[in-house]
Amino acid sequence: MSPVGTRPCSPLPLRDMPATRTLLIEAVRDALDAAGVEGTFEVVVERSARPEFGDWSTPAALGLARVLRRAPAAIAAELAAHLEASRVPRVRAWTVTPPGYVNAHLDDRTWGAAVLAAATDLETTGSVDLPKATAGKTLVEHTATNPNKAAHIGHLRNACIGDTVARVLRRTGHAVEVNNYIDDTGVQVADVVVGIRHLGIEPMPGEPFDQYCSRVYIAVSARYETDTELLERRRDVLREVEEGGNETAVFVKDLARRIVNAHLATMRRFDIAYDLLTWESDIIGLGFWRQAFELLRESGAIVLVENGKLAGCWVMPADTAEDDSDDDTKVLVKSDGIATYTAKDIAYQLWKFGLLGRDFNYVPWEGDPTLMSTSIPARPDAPPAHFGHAQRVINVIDARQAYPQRVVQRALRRLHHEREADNSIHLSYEVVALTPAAAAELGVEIEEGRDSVALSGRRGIEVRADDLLDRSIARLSANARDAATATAVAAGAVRYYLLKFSLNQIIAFDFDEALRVTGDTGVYLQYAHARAAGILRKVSDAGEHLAVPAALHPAERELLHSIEAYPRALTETAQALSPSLLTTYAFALASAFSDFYEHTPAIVREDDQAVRQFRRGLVAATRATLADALHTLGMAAPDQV
RNA sequence: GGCCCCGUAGCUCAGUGGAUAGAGCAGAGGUUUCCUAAACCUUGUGCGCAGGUUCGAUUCCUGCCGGGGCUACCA
Repeated sequence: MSPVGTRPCSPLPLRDMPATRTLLIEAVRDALDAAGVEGTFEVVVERSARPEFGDWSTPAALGLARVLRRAPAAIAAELAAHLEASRVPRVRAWTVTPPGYVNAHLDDRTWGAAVLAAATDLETTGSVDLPKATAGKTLVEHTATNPNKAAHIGHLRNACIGDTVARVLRRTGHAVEVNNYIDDTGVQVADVVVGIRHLGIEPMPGEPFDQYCSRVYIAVSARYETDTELLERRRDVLREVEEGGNETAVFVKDLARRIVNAHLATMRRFDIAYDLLTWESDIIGLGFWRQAFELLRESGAIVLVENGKLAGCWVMPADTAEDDSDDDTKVLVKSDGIATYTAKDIAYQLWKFGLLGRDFNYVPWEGDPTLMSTSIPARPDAPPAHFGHAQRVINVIDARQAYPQRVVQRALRRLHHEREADNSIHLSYEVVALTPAAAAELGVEIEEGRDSVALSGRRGIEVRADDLLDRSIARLSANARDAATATAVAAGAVRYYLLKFSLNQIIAFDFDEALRVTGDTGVYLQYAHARAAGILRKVSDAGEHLAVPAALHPAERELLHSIEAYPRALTETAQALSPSLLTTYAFALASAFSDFYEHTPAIVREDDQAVRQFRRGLVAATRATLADALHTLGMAAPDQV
């Protein structure tokens, strides 16, 4: 470390402190204007490919060469000269490298000070410099696990994605409402009812209710193969549930209620929560579907099929002139008069946008003051509700349901709700599958020629969410300072594992990978945070102005770059609705911090007060930024592990 | 058949219209009188194939090959 200037840097108000990249884009655009470049031209400014080129580079001259009919290097030189003359803040020098890149070299004192000031602002006020969020509420539906079995890691992937998307949107200034849809009138719940009533399977002593139902579900599914009489019983159950007001309906509702509580408990372990539970039976019971049906029928969006294999069904035909097949005809009301899942989903989607002209009644959920539930009976003492009426709806549902989701969107269009159809987002993600190793560990046969096996609650091919977390806790307990820390870190580790994959990538689940505690894992991020917090405990804040030394260690510069990139990472994650962008960012930040930690001298031993203060400030900025990223990912940011 | 997704290093995966495509794991070797070694360092001949668009393609387009999913009066 070289000695440090003590020139104080005056803190800038946040709104006058754009990201360096934004500043450079504007500067380059000005330079292009000055050079007489006409027309709209997207200015690209990105981190330089190699440190010796500079900090930021633009290939603008490359694209302009053809338009201007001049050599790229000559254009670049002209741009660089103009930029040099215009004295762009935070930039020390501009250079040109072949074949025509213009590179900005930052002035560490002004640039570094700006980055630290922004991060300090994040720490003290929690504010981040972000573009203004779109107006109106975003409704996120996620989890929606069928209430007939214990949640497995496929359901958990859904919940982690949905919860993180909701967090990211809130963090970027959006109003968000989270719904968890309970499909309590569907086939899967009926399966368990049939099993309990007709198979005589009893709970084992101490067996959790959701696991008991899983067992019944597997058993009854297997029995259907040989016992068609049971399928009749299932039809009976479904009919009685649809009609309501009978013993079966009460039985089902109670079963679903108990499973939902098990799911909520599981998800709570991962810090996943909801604003509202929406019950499919309430959509039926309160006439939502009847209302939606009338709207669809009157508009001609659905028709009654007179003959053929779909005779007696109400269907939504394919888009006109799309093709001549009936592949795209979706049955909404079966010939027995029962609405399909998709039909109820259409009614629900209309409600989400406030287009149905009806509302649920609401009650607090089983004594949880933070969670509400839809209800058929109104409660006079219920607090005023403000659910639905969203501007944008995000349904977190796996990729296999793309088709019914398209039907829901199409229904909105057929009802001339074009804007709402455009704002209906199926946030599709791929499923979780088991690697051969994981399958072997579970004693599951893997099909010849396959390199993975799909999860299936029905066949008992699954890793329960609770079990995975328990195993992760067990793995971490040996090195954690206490049980609470192990639990918090384990939940974060599992979340990170399920979030770090791109949404359209099938997760090839592997126990070793999911439970690993080194490398690109949630544990690594949390450990980095604890390290930063540890340094801050040992190096007190002298309360002096932060001044950036004239010469920084490369690891310090990289760390500053990583810290500065946070608002953009958040914004892009929110824009793309893709949590893996944020995990990738967080890992890069933690890596940059580890590099700094390992390759610069210990701060506790630093005698130069100014250097000491700066480096402490750098650690404080890192900690605040990493903590914010971790919390946005739904992970704990422990000060000690 | 139609529609959607995937194919990048031994394995699991990032990545992007720009300069020499990255990380983790696995394997080998190394680092601890120093703020937590759950860390760090060294070690890598890889974008399925073929065309096209472009100053520039792993990225965009088309075709093909391989894998998966959807195309139910299930969800």
